[in-house]
Amino acid sequence: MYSNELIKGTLRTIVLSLLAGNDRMYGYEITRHVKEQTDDRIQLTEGALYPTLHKLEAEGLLTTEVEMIGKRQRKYYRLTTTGKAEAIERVNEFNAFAATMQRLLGLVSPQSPSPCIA
Amino acid sequence: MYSNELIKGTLRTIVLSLLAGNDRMYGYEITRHVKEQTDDRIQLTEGALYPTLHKLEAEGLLTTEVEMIGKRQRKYYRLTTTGKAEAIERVNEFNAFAATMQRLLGLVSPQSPSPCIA
DNA sequence: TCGTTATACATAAGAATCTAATGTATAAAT
DNA sequence: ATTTATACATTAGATTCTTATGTATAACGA
Repeated sequence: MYSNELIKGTLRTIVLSLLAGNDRMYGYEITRHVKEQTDDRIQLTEGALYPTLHKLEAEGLLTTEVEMIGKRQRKYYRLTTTGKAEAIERVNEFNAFAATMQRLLGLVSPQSPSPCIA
Repeated sequence: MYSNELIKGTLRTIVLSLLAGNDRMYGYEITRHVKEQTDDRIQLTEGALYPTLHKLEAEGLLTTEVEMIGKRQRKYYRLTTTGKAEAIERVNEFNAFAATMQRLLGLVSPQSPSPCIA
């Protein structure tokens, strides 16, 4: 598990990115997905996730569809057109940021052009 | 300039890393250094930097040496033994975190072992 | 069947951290 | 003479996260 400090500020990027790759997802699913994909190294808490989802919806980046699974409700989130553009921007920004940080921290030589795009 | 949100939580890592590579530095110097090395993409504000330096000192990771340059004081910071170990930890943690994020965001294939070490 | 774990939403108090503004002061440059 | 650069510092307010709590259904194992 990474220090919470480091993960701070990446939540929106993570959510937007996952929704860019999955058409629609619900909150609990997002937490499971991140936990699995990162081998438990990043674990989103509900207290952080739900307010973020609500905010992204309020900003017009997400829309919701509530469905009933038996007697339990499930709230799906989907990217709007604006949201899709924002997702691309955010992911690219993180990639550039990581490269800048790696240069600053001396993890890559200044010559390496774009070390993190496989 | 990257979104402030993204930079949040990396300040300690940046400070510790710079001091690991520079023996001693003063606050203003750190802001200039980061600005230059990142081509203005990361700009530390004094309101964030100084409290962080004070906190790192209080935690025993840094020691200070005040010197007078003419009539103006300059406060140098230096890593303690504990600070040096912490610096290494933090830098490694950021590197691992960036790799995890890049996998999660779909920026690298899961096969790529350590894509960011040149 | 009874307790625990998993699923699934949500909020809210308090902590931590950052922004933006302000304050003080010397030195250099135009 | 005025602006910009150097150099420290603090503070009010905003943002974001943690931790805890709350509600409820479903599944699973003992």
